[in-house]
Amino acid sequence: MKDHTVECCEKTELHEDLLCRVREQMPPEEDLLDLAELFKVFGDTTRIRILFVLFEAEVCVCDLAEALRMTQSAVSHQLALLKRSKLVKSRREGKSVFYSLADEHVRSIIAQGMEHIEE
Amino acid sequence: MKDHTVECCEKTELHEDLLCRVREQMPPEEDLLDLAELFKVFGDTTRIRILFVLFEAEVCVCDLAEALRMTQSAVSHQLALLKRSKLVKSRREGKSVFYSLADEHVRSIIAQGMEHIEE
DNA sequence: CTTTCATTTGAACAATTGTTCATGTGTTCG
DNA sequence: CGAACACATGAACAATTGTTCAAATGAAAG
Repeated sequence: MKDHTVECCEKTELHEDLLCRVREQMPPEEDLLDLAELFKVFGDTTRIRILFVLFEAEVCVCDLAEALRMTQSAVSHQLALLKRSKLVKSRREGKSVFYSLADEHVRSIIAQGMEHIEE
Repeated sequence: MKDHTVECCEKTELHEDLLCRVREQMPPEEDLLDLAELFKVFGDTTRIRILFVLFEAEVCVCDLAEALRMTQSAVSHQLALLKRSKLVKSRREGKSVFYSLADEHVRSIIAQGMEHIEE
């Protein structure tokens, strides 16, 4: 980071006002990091495809791997990530582990994204 | 990709059903890529901070750089990315270029994300 | 036209990320 | 117990990404 202290645009009064409002409204650094972290999770087609499968049903890792034609390992890694972000939850049933959506935010966030790209 | 053709879980009937529904509901590859691309844009604190400033007002690059204490170059690169994703729009006024939100999807997507992390 | 200011752009670099491969854990069944 | 199955995990690798630096536009003023 450098030269970010330049005065510019010659409107010092409006600056003060804006900078105040920004500092008030800007969430704390920790929230910004969490927020970015959350959206990063949605920023990968593999994980989005996993979520679309989970929109339909609760499924085990092995079914997910088959449905998406990927290795179980790759799917498992992504599921672990999705779980850390609390987007999915898991439940063991014998040898299998079943995954499902953790809450409805997932659906609405994806839906909003879909609306945006369909323009 | 390998060994993704394994039969598993011994419930072949449910498989058929699930696989059918998944294939029906799953958006085309191109949409999945666009969707991931969109969320990647939200997956970075710099860009989220830029958007939070734009929630407050229409601002020029130089003001953004000052508000966020970053170089104009870094901010400009990110603004270009935000513009390519149609999340912000720009308007030239003399020497300055003013940026603002392109539509209200931005606000609601960020809002949904905020709701999710505050749990 | 030249200078200056505001912004953009390209190349380069370090840092992050997704997949693969190999191995480890946990569960069931014989 | 030991074998087989479903899944998780760690290390390694290629690919992608964000910032910086340097140089290039674009617009206004002298």
